[in-house]
Parts: sequence; structure tokens; C-alpha cells
Amino acid sequence: MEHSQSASHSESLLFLTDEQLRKGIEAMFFAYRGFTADPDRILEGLDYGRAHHRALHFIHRSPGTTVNNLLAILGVTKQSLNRVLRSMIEDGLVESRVGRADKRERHLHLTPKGADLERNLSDAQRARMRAAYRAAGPGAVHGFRLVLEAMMDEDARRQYQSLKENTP
Amino acid sequence: MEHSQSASHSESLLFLTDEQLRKGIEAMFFAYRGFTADPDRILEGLDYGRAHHRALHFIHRSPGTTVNNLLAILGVTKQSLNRVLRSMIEDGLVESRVGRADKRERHLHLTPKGADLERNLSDAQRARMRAAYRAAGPGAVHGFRLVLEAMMDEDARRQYQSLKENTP
DNA sequence: TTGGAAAGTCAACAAGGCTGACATAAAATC
DNA sequence: GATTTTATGTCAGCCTTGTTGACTTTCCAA
Repeated sequence: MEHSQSASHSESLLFLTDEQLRKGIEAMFFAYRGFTADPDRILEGLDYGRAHHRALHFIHRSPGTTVNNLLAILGVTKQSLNRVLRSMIEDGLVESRVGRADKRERHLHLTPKGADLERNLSDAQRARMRAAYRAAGPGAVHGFRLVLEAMMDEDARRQYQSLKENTP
Repeated sequence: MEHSQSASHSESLLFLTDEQLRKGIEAMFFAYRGFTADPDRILEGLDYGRAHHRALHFIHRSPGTTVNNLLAILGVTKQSLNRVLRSMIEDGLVESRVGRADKRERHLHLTPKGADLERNLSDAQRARMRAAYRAAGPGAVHGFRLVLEAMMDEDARRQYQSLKENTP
């Protein structure tokens, strides 16, 4: 039904009605809860929270990244980030190496222990994403990414795009 | 490129690689920031936060909803919800009416003042969603919603689906 | 050598989650 | 009618994660 008469549907702007937009807004709200649910479950009890997960993710993603880079990506203050980094450094999950070219900079790496936790968290998150992708199909995934990219602030989109390129 | 040879691409499972999943995860992270950015900007300074926005949204969405209903939808404790409801009732944004059939229940409604703020917030959020939808196109929107729905927890999906039906 | 950037630290505060305990009114059940 | 359950509200206290402001240390670069 949606496909058979989609010529008139798709060409019209019915997908831009307030009702359609409201559904999209609510879908984002409920989906984001699911998106974070599995890692949150793993982290509860461990003394860590979502902020630690985010830091682990991006350090894993870009090993050797500096504190300043991470601040820009996460969009929080250095005091906030410092708190979660400090605890993970103390606990031996993250290593902070003084920069060689610029010794003011700290380059961040995961220790084997940190990599273990990161893998745990991202396995859980990827499993959910994989199930959703599989259920929705390749075409839907393409649309999903298109809409999300268009929803980002410009700064975030630039960061997202540049993260997309360097496959480490 | 993505479209010209997509027959072999789409039919294969390349969209399920860890790399593809990671991009989806990061897209969710950055997009959600954009998604909440405009309402957050409006709310800052007003003494309200994201929690108030969520309550306003769903009271507007389902006028007369009970506190218990709202608790289930928002997925927070009654103490948390009560804090934001109390402040909005005191400020004359929300009205709490004793139930007629069951006097234990409180039915929640927006006052004109509450409806004004809600409209402000949702106008901003819808504007961003509309721009994203327009940029991505109808097909992408369909895929976007499919993936998000598949990403929800079952409970959330049921709530989302039942919210989809009753167009008030 | 001096200015300023990068990083870290301390203190204080706020929003918004949470738990536990307790109160009240009304409905439901025995 | 007495008892239990349900819906709601409230107090107190805790945690995470965000914020601002002030200050220090390090060290690159003009």
C-alpha cells in the first residue's frame, strides 16, 4: 500500500505535516532510550556512567586523541571531562601520555582493561543497532543516516563527517 | 556510486558491518544533540529544563492524561516527575484536576500559558525536524522511522505505537 | 623573555535521575 | 464494615553529570 501508490504520496509533502513531524520527534525520544539502555545496564554497578562510555568510545575510535579534541567532540567542559577521565586513569582504563611534539598535550589511549570494557559496551550497543538495521533493511538504513545527518548542528556534522573518513 | 551499483551492495549484508554500525551509533549521538539543542536554548534562563519539556510535550499530546500514565511514558520515578510537575503547576503552566470517575487520579492539562510555552518549544523542534525531513526526502523519512522503531525497547514501542493512533 | 595556549585542579552549584519512608484518600476486595 | 490495594504526593538524602569561576603549572612561540 505504501509503495503501490507512493508516487502521489512521495511527491506530495504529506511527510512534512505536523503530525508526521511529531511522530518523528517521539520516535527519536523513545529510540534514544533504547539506544542507551544496554550500555547503561552494563555500567550500573561499575561506578561508571554514560559520560564514561562516551569518552571510552571516542578514545577507542581515535587512539591518541588529545583532551582538547575530545572536549570538542563531546561538547562538555574540560572540568566535566576531566572528572571522568581522572577516574578512568586512576582505575587503569585510560592512559594519558604527554605529547612528544607538544608536551602540553595529553594523548589518550585505552589500556587493555579499558579496551575490554569498551568492547563490552560497544558489543551491546552494536547488537541492538544490528538488529534494528536487519529488521529495517538496507534502504531504510540509508534513509536513517540521511535524516540523522541533516538533523545535526553544523559543527557536529563536520565532526561526524571527519570521523567517518579516517578508518583507523 | 551508492545507487549505481547498489544492487550488489544492498542485497549483500555490507550495511551490517561493524563499521556501518559504528557510523549509525555516532550518528545517533550527534543527531540527538541537535534534536534537543533548540528547546534547550529556549528553556535555559526560564528555570525549566529538558524534563519539563518532555512533560509538557506528552501532556499536550494526551490532554487529561493521569500522573501514572505519564510516569510510564517518561520512564522516571514519581518523585522525579513530581518535582517538575509541581513547579509547573505552581507557575500556572499545568493544571491538575481530580478525577471524576476515580478521585484518586489527577488529570493533567496545559493552561493557556503552558500551551504557549509548549508551542514555542515544539515549533523550534519541529522546524529542525522539518528541515531534516525536507533535506532527506520522503523515502529517507520512511527508513528513518523504521530503524528508530526497531531500535526501541518493546515497552517503548508499544507506547509509541499507541500514541501514534489516537490523533487527538 | 614574556604572552598566551593547553592542561589540570579546587570549589561551589544546579538539574534531574535515584531510593526509602511515610501520609492520605479513595477504590476494591474480602 | 474492615482490610488491602492503588494513586498520588512529599520529605530527606544520595549520585551523576553538567555548569561557572578562579587559579596554577607547563611550555610553545613570537
